[in-house]
Order: sequence, then structure tokens, then C-alpha cells
Amino acid sequence: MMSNEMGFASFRSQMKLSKEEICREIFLHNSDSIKIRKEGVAVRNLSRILDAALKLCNSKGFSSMSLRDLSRESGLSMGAMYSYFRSKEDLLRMIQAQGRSVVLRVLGRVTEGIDDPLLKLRRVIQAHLYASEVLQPWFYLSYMETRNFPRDEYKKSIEAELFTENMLIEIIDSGQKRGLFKSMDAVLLGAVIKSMLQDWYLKRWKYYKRKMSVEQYSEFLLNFIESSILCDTRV
Amino acid sequence: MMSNEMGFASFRSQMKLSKEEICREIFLHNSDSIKIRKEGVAVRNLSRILDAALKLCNSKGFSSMSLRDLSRESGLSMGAMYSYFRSKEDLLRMIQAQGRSVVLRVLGRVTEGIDDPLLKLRRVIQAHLYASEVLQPWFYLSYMETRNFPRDEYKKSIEAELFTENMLIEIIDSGQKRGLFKSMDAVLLGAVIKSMLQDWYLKRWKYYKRKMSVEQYSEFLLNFIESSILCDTRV
DNA sequence: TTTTTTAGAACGAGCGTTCGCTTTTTTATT
DNA sequence: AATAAAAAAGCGAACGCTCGTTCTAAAAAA
Repeated sequence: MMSNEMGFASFRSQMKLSKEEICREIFLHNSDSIKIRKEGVAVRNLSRILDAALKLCNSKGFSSMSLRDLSRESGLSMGAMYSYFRSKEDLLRMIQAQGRSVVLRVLGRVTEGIDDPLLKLRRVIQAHLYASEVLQPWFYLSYMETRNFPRDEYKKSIEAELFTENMLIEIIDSGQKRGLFKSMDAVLLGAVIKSMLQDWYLKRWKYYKRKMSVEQYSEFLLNFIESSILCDTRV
Repeated sequence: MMSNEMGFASFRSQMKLSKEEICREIFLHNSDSIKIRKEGVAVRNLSRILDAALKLCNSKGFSSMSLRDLSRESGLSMGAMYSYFRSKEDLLRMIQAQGRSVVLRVLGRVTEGIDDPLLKLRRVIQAHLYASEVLQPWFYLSYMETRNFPRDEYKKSIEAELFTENMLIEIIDSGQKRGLFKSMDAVLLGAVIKSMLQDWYLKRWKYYKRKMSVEQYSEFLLNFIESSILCDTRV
């Protein structure tokens, strides 16, 4: 159907989203919270803690996950875990902040230097889907636990949500001004596109059961959206 | 833009979704859980409990809401509350089951006797939006707390989610077979329509801030979807 | 008086967090 | 290369608190 997009595999390798890479970033950005000095040790155990936390939070929710659960699942003792975060809430903050930073980085990277609104729209949609495919538990957690964030983090979380949405809205707007897209409420369009992007990581079990790949979903979504918003000046 | 749909106001009055009506239904359907005999007393206090529970759950989540919070907010003592539900989990089940039953009733009612796929699609979309407008806290709670349901209720909840989706899929399918809708993946289309319906009650704060009414959202959604799926055999 | 409803103290369990200690790893010195 | 000193990391029992739930007695209604 369309080209000039990258496949999921190349996206994954280009964006450096491996577990280790991410834990390394968390380690470097949270020296206030993390008492461990040696990177090797920190990354290894952070990885175990985050795996366990994401698994437990995604199945029973953050506030129903006890630190004893987390200790059992991660294989670390209570005391040891407290060398990797200051408090339970602090752990949530770290996870959430990292997810946010990845989204900003990825969306920034795939759109830089792109001018054509249609191409830009495709890139954003695809990148968002791909990123949420790689980091599904991160995205899911951020979405479901927003309510439990402390005031500051809550605000940042809302801002990040609106940032993505505004990105979409601006693209739509510029596409409409150039006569490429039909005239319709850009704000609402941005909102519903966002909701379709979110469905991919919120209802992952459903798509998994239907053996749907992220590429398939991505292509469907692009076709669906384009056939609704594109002007008829092309085939 | 289009007619043969009802306005929000008439929907509200026709479907009998007042707080009292709903509490009465809950009282009648849960005689096992509710120890109170007199309907008047039960409805009055159920109403206070449900108001409080929905408020607290929607702001901090079900598992972060303590029964002492609930007691304070509802004005009832611990002991009194336990005459209206068997356990905290039981309370969640009651709320959730009632929401489910309303959706089934409403969607059944608005589609009965309707044959034309396009009209049926419009009706389902609109009814779902209207119902979630009236019962936003119910819908939000059901969506966010599915994970905390006990096994049986969890299954029923998933089934209800798929029921709505299958309703959409069947309508799309029949529309395609009659040559009214373009040929495209009906299952995926159903899924993304569902996600846009859900956005209305999940991101209510956003639409509220933008002063968007349910009628506006409904009309936008219908136009957006129709312009993507309708065949070109009309203006 | 009898029945229904409400009140709130009491109970055991489990929570997040802390802290003194042990074990492991690194560094320094021979 | 061996060893002692120092630093880093890990451990888990213990603490104070809050949780969901129960129970008995009081209040209200019939």
C-alpha cells in the first residue's frame, strides 16, 4: 500500500529499546534514588526489579502489589530493593518517567526534518504503535496508574498525553491548510487517533488472541484514517 | 447532518437511568448481599454508598479506597455499610454488574427491529455514547478495575466487552455484504470503533475542559467513521 | 415488645519502611 | 600472590500503622 516507513524490526534496533539499555538510562537518571554505585550490579538488579514490578502491576495493579510480592518475584530481599528506590511511590515514578522520556525521544526522532504532513502523520502513528509494542507493560502501567501519581508526576503525565495529541493536531492542521486533508475538527480528530493508538497497548490480550501483528494494525489504522481525511484529489 | 437519531435528553428520560431507578434495581437484584428489608431505606442508603464509592474509586482507584474512606464519605458507619454488601469485593461486583446490565439493555433496546446496517450502526454508537455519558463513573470504574474482579466476574466483564464489539462487527459485516460499506477488516474496524467509544468516558476530563458535548462528539464520530467506510454510491 | 437498622470499638493480618548485621566485593599493602 | 582493611551490597526480623471484617450493644421503627 505505502512505502517510506520502516519495518518493526529496524525500528526496534534503531531506537535502542533493549531492556539493558533502558535500565542503564534509569540508573543514570536516578542517582538520587539509587544507592548502588556500580553500574553492572545496578543494571542487573534493576532489570529484575522492573520485570517483576511490571508483571505484578499489570496483572493486579500497582496499589495491590505489595513489596513482599515484589521481593518474591524479583528474588531480592526487602532491604536490597530499598537500595534501588526510595519508596514504593518512587519506583512508580521512575518507571513512568522512563516511559515518558522514551515516547518523547522516539516521536522527536521520527519526525525531525519531515515536512510533508501525510508522511509525518504516518510516521507518528507508526512510531507510537511500534514503541508501545516494544514497551507494552510500560505504556499500560503509565496509563492505568496515572491516578496514583503524586501531584507533580500526575501533571507531567497529563502534559505528555497532551503533547502527543498536540503533535497529531498540528500535523492535521498543516495538512488541512495545504489542502491535503479534508476540513474537519482537527482537535477531535487528534483525540480519536490517539485513542486508537492507545487501544493497541491497552487491549493487547485481544489482538494477541487474534494473532494480529503490530504491522497489520498499523497498516489498517493508516488506511482507515487516510480514507477518511484525505481529499479526493488522488486515486 | 443526519436525522433518525434521538437527542440526548430524550434518551436519558426513555432509558430510566436515574440514580434512584438504578439503586432500586441493585436492591432487587442483590437480596443475597443486602440485609436491609425496606426498599425505601435501602435505596436511600445505597445511593449514598454508591455515590461515595464511585467518587472515591474514580479519583484514587478501588484498591486504594479504604472502607473508612467510604464510611466518612457516605456518612454511614462501618457496621451499617456492611448491611449493604458482604465485602468490599462484593460492592465492586454489584456496581460492575449493574453497569453491564444497563449496557446490554440499552443496546438491545435501540437496535431491536432495525434492519438497515447504517442506521443500526448509528444507533449503537450513539446509544453507547449516551449511556456512558449518563453513567460515566460506572463505565470508568468497570474499565479501570477489571483486573481486580474475581475470576467469574472478570470473565463476564470480558464477555460484555466482546459482546459490544461483536455487535459492531456483525453490523459492519452485514453492511459490507449488502454493498453499503467498503470491504475492509470488519473485526479491526469494530475494535477501533469501540476504542473511540471508550475514549468518551475514559478521557472525560479532556472533553469537559474543551467544552465538548456528547452530541458533538457523537456527530463527529459518525461522520468520521462513515466517511471512511461508506461506498461512494452516494453524495 | 419485637424487629430492623446503626454504631463504633476490637481483632488479626498484612502493609511500607527501617535498621543492625552479615556477606561479598574492592582496594591497599606486603 | 596473599592478605588485611575498607567499602558496597544484601538480608530479614521488627516496628508502627492501617486495612477489611466482625460483633455486641444501642437506637429507631414497626
